[in-house]
Amino acid sequence: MTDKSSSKRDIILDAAVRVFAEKGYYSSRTLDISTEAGVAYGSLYHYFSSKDEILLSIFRERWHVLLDRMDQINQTISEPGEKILAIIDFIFRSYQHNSDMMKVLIMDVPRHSQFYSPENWKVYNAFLKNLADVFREGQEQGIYCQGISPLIASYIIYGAVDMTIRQYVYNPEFNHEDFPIEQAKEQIVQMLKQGFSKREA
Amino acid sequence: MTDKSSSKRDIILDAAVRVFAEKGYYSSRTLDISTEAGVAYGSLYHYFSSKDEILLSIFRERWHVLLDRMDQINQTISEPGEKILAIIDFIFRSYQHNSDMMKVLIMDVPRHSQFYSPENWKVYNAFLKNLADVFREGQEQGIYCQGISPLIASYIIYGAVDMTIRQYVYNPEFNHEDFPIEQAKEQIVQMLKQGFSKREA
Amino acid sequence: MTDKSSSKRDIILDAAVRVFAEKGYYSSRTLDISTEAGVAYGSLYHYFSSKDEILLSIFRERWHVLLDRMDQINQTISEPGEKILAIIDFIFRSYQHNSDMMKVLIMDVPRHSQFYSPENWKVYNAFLKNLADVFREGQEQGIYCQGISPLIASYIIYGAVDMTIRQYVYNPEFNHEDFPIEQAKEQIVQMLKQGFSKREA
Amino acid sequence: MTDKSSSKRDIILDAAVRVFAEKGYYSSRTLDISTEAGVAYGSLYHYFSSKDEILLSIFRERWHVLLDRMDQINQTISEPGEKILAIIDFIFRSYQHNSDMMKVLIMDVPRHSQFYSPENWKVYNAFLKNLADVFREGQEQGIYCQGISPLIASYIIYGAVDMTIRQYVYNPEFNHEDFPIEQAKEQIVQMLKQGFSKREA
DNA sequence: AATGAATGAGGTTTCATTCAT
DNA sequence: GATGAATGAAACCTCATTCAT
Repeated sequence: MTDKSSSKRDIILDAAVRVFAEKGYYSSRTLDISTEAGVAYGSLYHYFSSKDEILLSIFRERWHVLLDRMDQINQTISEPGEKILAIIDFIFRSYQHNSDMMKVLIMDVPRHSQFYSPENWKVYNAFLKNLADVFREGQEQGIYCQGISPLIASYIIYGAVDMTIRQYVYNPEFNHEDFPIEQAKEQIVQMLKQGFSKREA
Repeated sequence: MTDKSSSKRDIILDAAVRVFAEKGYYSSRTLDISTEAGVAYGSLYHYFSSKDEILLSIFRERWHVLLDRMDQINQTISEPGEKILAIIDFIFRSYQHNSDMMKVLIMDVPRHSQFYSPENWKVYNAFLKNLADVFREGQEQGIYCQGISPLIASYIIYGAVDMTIRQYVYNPEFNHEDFPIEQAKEQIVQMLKQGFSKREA
Repeated sequence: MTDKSSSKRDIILDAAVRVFAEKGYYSSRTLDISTEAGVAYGSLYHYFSSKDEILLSIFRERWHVLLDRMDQINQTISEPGEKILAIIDFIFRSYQHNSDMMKVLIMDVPRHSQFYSPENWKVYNAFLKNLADVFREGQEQGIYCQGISPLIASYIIYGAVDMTIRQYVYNPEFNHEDFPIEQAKEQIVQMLKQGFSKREA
Repeated sequence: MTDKSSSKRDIILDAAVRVFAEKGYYSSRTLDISTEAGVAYGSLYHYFSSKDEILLSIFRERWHVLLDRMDQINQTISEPGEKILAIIDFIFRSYQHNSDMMKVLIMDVPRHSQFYSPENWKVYNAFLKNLADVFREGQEQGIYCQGISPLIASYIIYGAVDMTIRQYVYNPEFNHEDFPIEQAKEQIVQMLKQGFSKREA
């Protein structure tokens, strides 16, 4: 019974992700979500108290998946450069496999007023904090240059990756065949490696 | 279009920017805009055909200001490295002086379904194209390495800058006194310079 | 209908009385009733066909308790004045011991549209009819004055008592310590006695 | 303009009184009210913030009419017995001419949870207070007996009148032709007069 | 041009009731 | 009998837009 009902909750959440990704949170109707999920109108309100709550649940529950996999990377890989590579790889793969989810997490969640609670920001920032920690590790090991704050480094890394993927996802002028996303990833990794490396005296 | 009416139109547009920046497009009421502008309820419809039209007008008319100033930079400065520096400087200053406008252009405009017309994307992308062109110039002059596509380079530059500023604007955990934005800018510029520079054999 | 099930039915009915008394019929949820009764959500529909049916059952089954005890008074006491005294006493005690029930019977039942069937009114009025009959008895015995219709007399008696108790139950300005309800009852009884007594020629 | 718009507000309020009187507050739809008033659905929300607010406005604005006319009686008539007679007369006439309003004020307003604020009770009780004051006056002039508290006297008077009228208004068994309401009023007045009069030593 | 009262389609949410387990 | 997840009709309310003044 628990198994079944918990899966229904997930069905609704997954449907909401697809609907929000397509039309945006505010243009999505609760009816659209229930139809997409294949459940009755009122069932949404068995599992969530409101439409707002659905969006915030997506953030809270799905974002943790990202964090958990970052922990895994941290424990499996030791070399900082390799870690950053793995993280970038992971972000790219997340977008490729869950582009709807990423659209929602990037475009809808941060635009929602109820999102701005200290707890949410803490969770939201944990990702960047993690990235900064890996960079600091690299600095301590003498791999990365000292002149850059780990916080700013994390912004550069994530900003570069995020912007690139956003263009792939949203920009209709982008030709995916002429310029495969794998190639973009390689170029970004190379550039970051050189940009962060310790400068010669 | 007399002087008086065009200024009233701008008053409304500026008010809309402030309101959209604070609450987001969908949570903003037309009443909020007219109140903020200090004009009557129905006056909005003398100057704009709909609420959508207000948002699109903001994009069309204000985005061009950005493009115009980029043209200016292009004509005044010749050295590609200096140009990129000036552009980054300009983006940072734009955020600092017009953070409301930037919030709207970044968060609200791209989330609006009517925005996605080919013409709009063309205008939207002109900014990045310009950045890419400057990078290509640098490559041709042998300043920047060949291994990176100008397009990707523009994403890296803009992504890094955008992400950083977004944290400054939205992140409540950010301490502006401990970490002044000017310092962030310096570090980004240094990193990009090194990351893009021609590699030694 | 086993003993167990009939007791569960009563548990639900008693819970409904408490819930209706507190929030009123329309503001009460069936969930509130099942929670208050400590039974499962759907169990209500094993015993009652609808929420309406619960309210009408309260009326039908609990109102008869009042009527039965009035019959008892009629059979035990013979003097009309004593009877009226006993009835007033009984109404006051009913409120004091079952104020929730009385609230429901006075405020919710008569406001419910389905209540207005001839049968229900007949039952509802039986109480007043009884009171009128006792008064008529007193008139026939020469105790009460002829100028008042027994029907009107019953309204005066019940109206005075009902109004007083309602103030005690609902009026927050009422100070129960300065003015004990027993004293109110005494004064009403005295007044009614004198008001109804046969006038001297 | 003011005249017109203020009358529209009253049109809505009067329509709401009729609708609430017929179906009760909770069974009345806001659509019923706008239809009855002959205005557009949304116009209700120009003048009132919610359905609740409509009910409370009826109470606040219409109840004062009652209080004002009681003041008038107080100023025009000096003899306490005459005053009580006039008040009873006035209550009876209020019911006869505004029975819808009285239904709402008696049945719907006090059953509404938001009604129970101290300010509302104060206004609600002012009517009874006035009645009690007249009775006290009569006691001081030696017309009424000392043994009854003015408060209780007001409950008896109002309770008797209210109960009687309620039967006339709601009770379908009541035959208005056999028993005209004027006659009921006469009997009540006579009974109260004798019941309250000073007792002979 | 300017106003703001008026409109009503369409949104989110509630909640009595059903029914498979 | 007992359960509570599931249902969906219908409620209240919002708010972009219109239009008479």
